[in-house]
Amino acid sequence: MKSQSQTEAASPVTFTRLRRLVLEILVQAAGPVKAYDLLEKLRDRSQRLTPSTVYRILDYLENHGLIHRVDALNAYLACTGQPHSHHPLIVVCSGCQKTREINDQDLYQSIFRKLEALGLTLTSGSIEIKGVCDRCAQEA
Amino acid sequence: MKSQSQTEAASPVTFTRLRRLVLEILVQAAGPVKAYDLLEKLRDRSQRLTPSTVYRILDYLENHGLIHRVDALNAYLACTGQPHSHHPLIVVCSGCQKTREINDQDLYQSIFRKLEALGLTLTSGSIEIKGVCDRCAQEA
DNA sequence: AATGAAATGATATACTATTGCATCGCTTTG
DNA sequence: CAAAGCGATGCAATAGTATATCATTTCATT
Repeated sequence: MKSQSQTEAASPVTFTRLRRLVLEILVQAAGPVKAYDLLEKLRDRSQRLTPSTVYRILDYLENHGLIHRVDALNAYLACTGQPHSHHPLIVVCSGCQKTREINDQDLYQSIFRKLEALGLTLTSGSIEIKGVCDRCAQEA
Repeated sequence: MKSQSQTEAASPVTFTRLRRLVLEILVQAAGPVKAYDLLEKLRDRSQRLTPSTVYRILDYLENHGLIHRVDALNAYLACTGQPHSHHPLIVVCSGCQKTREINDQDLYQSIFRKLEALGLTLTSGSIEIKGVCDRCAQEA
């Protein structure tokens, strides 16, 4: 597996007041947060914020391996692992939308190898699993 | 955006002119198509179409296991496997956006079991893998 | 033909994200 | 210090994605 860094020579992270703030909010949320919710929260502390600023910051943090975008929810999630050192599985319940980041390199490897066997070599990236959890399945 | 559960006792598929048309377009495209692109194509043949109709049809087809939504692209993809009989892996290249549906029940099972071992039991659902393919990796 | 349910039409609106350009603030360098 | 350069942010507009609501049509069944 030739995976490791997705942004060559991982540029150093430059924090600013806003970036730090965004990351803090995401870490404290301990779950996915939507961009416009973030925007509202930020406005409590920092007026004059617009969507583009928020999205720029989210992109930056994602590119530097500090957060993930959860496509299934259009939301953003602080990483639990080390920056750039992981290939996470993000598991999302379609019912309650609870989300969990799984850092299991064995599992990642086994997926990676199977895909290689099928003629697909993915370098870097994340894996998102959408499903219905036990609890939500029972309620249905 | 609330994708429905696939747990409802698979109701029989009722085709209409439009549903058939949408499915045909997706099958012929042999790749992910965006809702509004679909809308345009449909308007060639069927005036008076609005987004809501298109989305309703897409939801219907997805709930009946005939298509998948590709979250990473906000796009829709005709299934290659049997309706409801598969748990696909959808592999998307972030570079060229080429998409491939992998139907490998062994692989699905191994992921499923690993997740169970971690205390997560997912019932139904799909798995989406985002990455960069060989070709795009080289160009970078 | 009457009826009831499902599908579609139509309009409006909500939600998500990007573009382009101006400005601010910091570092580098003359 | 001043000027230049550059990354970050402000700001306005707009693009792109999706849903809500209510009206109307379609169609199988009677």
